Amino acid sequence: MSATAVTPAPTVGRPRAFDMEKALQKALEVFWRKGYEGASLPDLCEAMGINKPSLYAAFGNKEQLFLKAIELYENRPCAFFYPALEKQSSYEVVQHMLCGAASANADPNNPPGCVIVQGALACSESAAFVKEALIIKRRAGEAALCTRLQRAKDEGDLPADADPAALARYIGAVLQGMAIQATSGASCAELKQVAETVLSAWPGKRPEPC
Amino acid sequence: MSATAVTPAPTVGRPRAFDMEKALQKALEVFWRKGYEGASLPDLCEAMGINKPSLYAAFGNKEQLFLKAIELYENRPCAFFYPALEKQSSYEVVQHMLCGAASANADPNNPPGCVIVQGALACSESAAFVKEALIIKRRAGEAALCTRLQRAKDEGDLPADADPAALARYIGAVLQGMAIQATSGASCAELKQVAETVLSAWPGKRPEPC
DNA sequence: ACTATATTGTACCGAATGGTAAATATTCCT
DNA sequence: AGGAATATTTACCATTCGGTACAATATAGT
Repeated sequence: MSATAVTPAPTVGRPRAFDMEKALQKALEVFWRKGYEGASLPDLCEAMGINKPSLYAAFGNKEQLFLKAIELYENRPCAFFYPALEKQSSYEVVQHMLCGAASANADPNNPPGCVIVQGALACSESAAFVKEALIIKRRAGEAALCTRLQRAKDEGDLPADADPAALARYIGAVLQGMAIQATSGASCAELKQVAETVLSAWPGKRPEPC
Repeated sequence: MSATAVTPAPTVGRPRAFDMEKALQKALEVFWRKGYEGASLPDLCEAMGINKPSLYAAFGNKEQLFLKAIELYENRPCAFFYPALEKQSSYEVVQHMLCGAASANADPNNPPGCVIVQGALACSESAAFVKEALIIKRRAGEAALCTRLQRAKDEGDLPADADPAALARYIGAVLQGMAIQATSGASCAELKQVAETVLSAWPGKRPEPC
């Protein structure tokens, strides 16, 4: 479950000269900026500070390295998403997702946008598996939000005529659109304006200012 | 201005054996599906039904071919966008943009999504120029919408506290998000639900049902 | 010190990439 | 009929791609 122990650390043999987690973080940065296919092995190796054989010994191949990097992405820069589902009201759920996305997508310490959106959107056949993996991750997030909004509807937090699936798809589209906006140069403040526009029209109850 | 006469048809010499417009359309299809970098020259040549030297003689190089293909895209599959600006009310403007995008992004006769979004989102340095060109096109559309919404505000069609720039960015994000949804497999009907969700909360006046 | 095990650096592999030289073929104009 | 001009085909170019063989090196356990 933890993303740290990617390979069980061996007790014998020459010890690894680099930190796998830090190297993975550097690889994520390259994939994030250039996409799966745009990131070459020399690109990755240079950023990770290792050679190709070390990369392959530690992570398998480019595809597996990418999937590990995505796992790290979900646990770190994108860590706002799933916890947001546990907020009390649907308004707060959506608020945390949109504001979290605004911060994460336009964080100046990271590449702009979202690697799950832009990592393998349109690519050659050789990247089909990776592309599909990202589609599944996007759909999974949307499905989880849909489930949460259905609960909100059951609880009376959303109106009786609300369509949880349509709302989840709508929020998913806005989140993905914010990622595109970020790669086009939008600032965090500009993305938060988008978030605020969505929230101002949200059909769910506002949290009580106690 | 016209996208047809890409090269002035010469009066002497061996005549071209293929239809440049049709070939460009095929090239667009490949770029649309695979992105700028994911589309290889053999991919393009096979789809266009010509050889590499013919491609280079007619279109310059891969980059120029891509830019020509984008131009064709804006005049055909994406032809709904700028005309939508001329609708009478901001509501109708946005309605036509969103519904047009739903139809175009999920048209079963074309690849899913929008080539201006997914053509070169994250890529290597060698595609930096193309990536930037698409960013500029996205921004241009948003700026045009912003101008139109400012006019709507001036005309009282949008409330006095409306922020045209923020609304344009919001609609831009939704449009781009719909493109991502389409590449993830969303149907036209599903995208229209997203459009309807946006329209149901639009701050502008509804057109009068006369 | 010696062996077993694992990582490192170098140097290499075949395949695919974008792009082109040169010869051949087809047309118009005189 | 004969150039002049353009398009097509084949074959090639250097570079880069993802991936690996192999020998040298560094550790743990005995």
